[in-house]
Amino acid sequence: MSDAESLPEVPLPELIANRRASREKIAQSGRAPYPNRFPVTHLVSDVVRLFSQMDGPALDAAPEVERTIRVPGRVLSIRRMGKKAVFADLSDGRERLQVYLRTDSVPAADWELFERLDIGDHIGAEGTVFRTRTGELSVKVSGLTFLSKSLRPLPEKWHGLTDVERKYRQRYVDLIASPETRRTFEIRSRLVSFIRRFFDGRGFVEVETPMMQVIPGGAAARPFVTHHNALDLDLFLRIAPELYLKRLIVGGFTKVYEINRNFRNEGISTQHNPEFTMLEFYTAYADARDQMALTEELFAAAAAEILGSTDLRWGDDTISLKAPFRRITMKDAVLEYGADAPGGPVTAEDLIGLSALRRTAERVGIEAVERFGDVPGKLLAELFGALAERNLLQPTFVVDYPAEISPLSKTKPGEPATADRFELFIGRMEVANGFSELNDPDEQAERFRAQVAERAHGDDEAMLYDEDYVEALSYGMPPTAGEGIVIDRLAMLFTNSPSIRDVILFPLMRPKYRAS
RNA sequence: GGGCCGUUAGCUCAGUGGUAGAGCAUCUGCCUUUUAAGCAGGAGGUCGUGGGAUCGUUCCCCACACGGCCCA
Repeated sequence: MSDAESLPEVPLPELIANRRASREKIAQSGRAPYPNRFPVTHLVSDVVRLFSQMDGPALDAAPEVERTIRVPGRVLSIRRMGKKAVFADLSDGRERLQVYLRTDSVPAADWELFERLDIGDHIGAEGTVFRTRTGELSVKVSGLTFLSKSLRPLPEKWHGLTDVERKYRQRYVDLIASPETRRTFEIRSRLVSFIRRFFDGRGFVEVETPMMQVIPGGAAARPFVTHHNALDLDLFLRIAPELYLKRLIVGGFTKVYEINRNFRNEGISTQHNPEFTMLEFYTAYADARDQMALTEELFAAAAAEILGSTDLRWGDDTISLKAPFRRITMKDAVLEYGADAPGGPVTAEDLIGLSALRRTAERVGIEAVERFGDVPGKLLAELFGALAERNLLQPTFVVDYPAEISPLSKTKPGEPATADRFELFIGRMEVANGFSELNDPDEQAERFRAQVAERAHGDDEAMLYDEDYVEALSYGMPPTAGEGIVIDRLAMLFTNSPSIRDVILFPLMRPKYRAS
């Protein structure tokens, strides 16, 4: 927004002018309006935690030194009781703490300062912890330090910020006004931190692989393009780290994981943000079943530690993360949930062969069936998406994916059409995808060639041939299983958030005013 | 990309084809343990933007912008 004409008029001039005037008066009184330092003994949450169990008499009886504190915070409300006493609520974003000033308990200069405070200002209070006659934990202030001015008014105290667009665009305002938002992101943070501890404790090594790739691989998705000037080289933001992580298995690591951003140039929805956070982990000498077991263990342990229960509230439903999770083949899922499909139940015969699959897809209402070409596996997966996916509320491993749509997965022994692959669905969302990794370089080359052919037939999500990856495999990769888990969707489940944007601090939005 | 819905005071929201409303915030008074503090008074609006129809539009019609939900 470099062009002033593209900027909106500065709004709310009067409210801002009042606050600028207040800041001016504070400065004139000899205080720094933006001081450098306020030695802190407790944050608001610390005070609440330390003293919540003590009633008024217990507090009064406690040694003065133990209940004398210096606590900073943002002023969220002010209640003036005449000219001689005032209450205010301080916030640290998580908790609130009431402070109480009397004209005879603070120096005159501090009293004058308090008279000029606006809601949203930061202050530091020194005083003693006590309880009011209504029992509210409070600080009787003996000294006051001004810490920073809020020149703009905060959202209304009771309803907070409800404008969804503004919550996303100005997350800082949302966080000031909504402790629930703060809690959501603290849970997300604890989840990521738990995952790291979980894998670290099991001998996994956390690694970082390229975010900018010459050949975007590891998933079926359209990439973002960027350009390296010095090399005059187009690069792609990664759609997955998969092929690099497996190169590390070739290189001798036996357990690796990476938690980082993927970028997919696709639409935006309640389940999709163009950049999202993926956990991928690879275990040598393991297969898909081992990864499923590890996933069950991870999810149940994370929920137990972070939420105190393996039961999650999910809208009007409850999801149980207690192991074992249900397992069902993709075909059986289509049959089970296609029982009341339009035009009658889907039968096993309806899923055998290209023409039967096409007829079935058409009759259940899938449009433009020809876009799946002559690939039966794509049709089966589409039927699964149309009929089954929305029903998978409780954790369910869907297994036996078509090999045709799993070009990086090993097939099951004796079943060349079936990948030894699973996806995990929870809350009607795809949360994880894993498989026994294809480690035969010749077969991988063959699969890549099939992908390239599909791309030539118009599938712009088909994978590209990655020569170096095939060469890596040709050095010999041990039997390995890998899996990706979408951290954002897991965070949605853990925080009962209906939209992925509720668990991404700054989700992508169309700019309101474009730079010109 | 399609369908439906939304955009009114700083915030949360009502509302009407005939000069725009509330609560909170703000401003001025009163009040020394209140807590969605209370009481009294005041100020604050390009009703998203641009066209059109109308004697007249915030309201009806069209387009656009941004957002939400659903579908693709």
